[in-house]
Amino acid sequence: MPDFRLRVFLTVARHLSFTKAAQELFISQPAVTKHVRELERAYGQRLFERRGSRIRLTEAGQALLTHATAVEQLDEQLHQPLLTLRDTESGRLRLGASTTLMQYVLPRLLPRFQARYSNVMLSLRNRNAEQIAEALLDGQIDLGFVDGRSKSRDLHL
Amino acid sequence: MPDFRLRVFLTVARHLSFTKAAQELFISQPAVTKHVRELERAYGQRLFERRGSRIRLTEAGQALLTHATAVEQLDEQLHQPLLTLRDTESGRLRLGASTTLMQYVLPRLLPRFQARYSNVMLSLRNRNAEQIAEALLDGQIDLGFVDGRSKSRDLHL
DNA sequence: TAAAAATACTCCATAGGTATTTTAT
DNA sequence: ATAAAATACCTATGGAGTATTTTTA
Repeated sequence: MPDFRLRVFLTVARHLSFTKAAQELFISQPAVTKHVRELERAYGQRLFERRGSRIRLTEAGQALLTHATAVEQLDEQLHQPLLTLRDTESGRLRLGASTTLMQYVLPRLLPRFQARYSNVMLSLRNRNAEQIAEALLDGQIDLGFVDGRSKSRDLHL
Repeated sequence: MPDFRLRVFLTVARHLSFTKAAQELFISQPAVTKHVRELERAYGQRLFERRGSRIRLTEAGQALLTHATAVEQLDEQLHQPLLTLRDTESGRLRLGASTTLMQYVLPRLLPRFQARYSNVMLSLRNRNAEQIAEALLDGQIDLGFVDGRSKSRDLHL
């Protein structure tokens, strides 16, 4: 069951109108009808009493309204933290660098990086180029800086 | 978003295995993969770390797990009363009757009705025929008893 | 007669399946 | 070498649209 179907139901229940709901949701009126019908089929009972132009919630419809509202709120509470998690620039970044780069290049880069991404936790290890390559392949570090091209056959440009 | 997708996620999270989840849900393993991938696409982040045969929940995955469980429970709480409503002969039935019928007919019917449908809550109002017709049209009562034919043009046989 | 919901149809997106390849232990 | 996940490809269902008909106030 698409959770969008519950949103359709909620919208209809609020407006007590299939047409208004369709407009608010930017879908066609027949699409709304079908969503509601599918819900009614699934639950084996009518959700709205159609009395010509006026429609009313049935008892089952009111029960669904109550709970659908709760689900909707919970869904928002669900999406919020996940989107936040995605959009915040935080986490951990493990670096490796050969001595030369460690001494002459990184000191100029890292402070600026930290200033920009203050929620990223940095760790840095200093090894020779070969060890950096291995650590990278092992997943012990996330990013490695070496001078010259790596001799490891498992690392490519 | 189909709510089944959350169930797929939950099942995978519990078994930490796409294959086991597929078996439990009676769908194919590629179908599981696609559901999870679609969730990951929607949230813009990985939910599982695939490390060959072993998989682990990512931070986002754990967040989703918490809330998906809550949604699942709420969903059950939602379906339960609706299905009960469908399958039990219970509810409320609001009657209206003119005085004659109220006095001479209903007393013979209602006890038998109550005996048969003991979970239906009955209410009865006694008005003249015209007021009964109005209350019916207003939705204030569910069923009206009058003698003679109603004069209201909005009520037909 | 006017306004709203239901129906009929068409089209396309996607959920699901099977077969196969890739990956990591 | 084995077991699990990913990929490729195909099919069929159903979600959405437009056009039209039915209904009732």
